This record gives sequence, structure tokens and C-alpha cells, in this order.
Amino acid sequence: MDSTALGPAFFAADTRQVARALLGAELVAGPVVLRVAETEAYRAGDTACHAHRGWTPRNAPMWGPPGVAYVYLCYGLHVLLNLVSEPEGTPACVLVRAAVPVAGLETVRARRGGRLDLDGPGKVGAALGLRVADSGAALGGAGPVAVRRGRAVPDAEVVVGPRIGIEAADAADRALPWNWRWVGPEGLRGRGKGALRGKPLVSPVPGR
DNA sequence: ACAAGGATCCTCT
DNA sequence: GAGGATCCTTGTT
Repeated sequence: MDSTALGPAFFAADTRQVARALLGAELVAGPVVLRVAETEAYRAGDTACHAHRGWTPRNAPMWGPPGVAYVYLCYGLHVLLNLVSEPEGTPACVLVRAAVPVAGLETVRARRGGRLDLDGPGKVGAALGLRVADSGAALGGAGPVAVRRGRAVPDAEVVVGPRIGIEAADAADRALPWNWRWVGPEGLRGRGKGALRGKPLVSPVPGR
């Protein structure tokens, strides 16, 4: 048992809070451990969310209990990991958009063509060795992925901005600042598609 | 049974 | 910066 494991109680909260709090957390899949460096929130009533057209077999996990993986195939070739949030019955999830590998580097390289950069959701899914069949699995030691509390990321190292790749959504939803990036020295350090978007979550405190 | 369209990534230029 | 890869899911005949 791992006392730092994040379970249903953590994920049952507001998706935006969960997305922010996941920065610095660790995704564990066998020998591979990744530190979460970028997240996005997808919520009920949000036209960018797969749930907005109603329940389907694919997006069903979002309606289920929190603390479950919602995994789907994007563009026919990329496996994307989402973590189901909010209480059961409220469809919502957090997309893990980027991460930094901290263990199992050889496995990551083997799955990523020799690379260790994980600045993109398809790269994260590949590094973890996820498959679409993993969708709906509970997060934890028994499932394909476990999540545990890593290190706390201070607001000064977080940049918020609009979500990536949701051109089909309504303008208002496209503008929502529901993308969180960890830009500190141990985070993304400016890499990734959202590198030039967004603004600091908290501006530096003026000098005394 | 069919067609369209993706919450992307990689390889060029 | 542009384009191709690649195939499942979904809504429609």
C-alpha cells in the first residue's frame, strides 16, 4: 500500500482543481514513472469535451466513478490518457498532456524510438505503454496506471492558458483557461505546443 | 454497410 | 510550417 496514492476522493473534486493539483504528481506503470507536467480540464457542458454529444461506449468511463482511466485512440494512432474526475454521474476528466520521465527510462526510450521527450499527450500514452483496452480501469496498483502524490508545484511555476487542439469547440470554450503547465526547472521548461501561450498563474510578488 | 472526422506526431522543407 | 500517417468511433443510409 502506498499512502501517497491518489484515489477516488482526490479525483471527485472540481476538474479544474484536480487538473491543477495533478501537476507534479507521478504516473506509475510498471517500471515507468512519469511526473505530470501539463494537464487540461474537460467538463460537462463543455463543447470541447467528448461527453458533450452524450454517452457513447467510448466515453462511458467519464460518467462513472472518479479515479478511473479514460483512454482513447486519437487520429487513429495515438493513445491518450485521461483521468476521470467529479462525482459519478458528472462526465468530466483531466487530460495528461505532458510529463517528465523519472524512472524506467530504458522502457520509455524503447517505446518512444529512443526519445525521452514527453511534451504531448500521445507521447505520454506511448511512454506508459497504454492501450485502448485500458479505458475504464481503476487507477491503482491493480490497474494499468497508478497515480501518486509527487511534489508540490508552486503557483509561481505554473502557467495557465487555453487548451490545445480543440478548434471544433465553441469560441467561448476554446477561450477557457483550462490548460495548466508546469514551467519550473523540473517541469516543461518551455517545451510543448503551449509553450508560448498562457500567463503565470500568480504574478511574481513585487519587490519589498 | 459507409463515410467523415478527430483533445497528434514525425519528417521533411 | 506543412503534410501524411493511420484507424477507431460515430452517425447516417
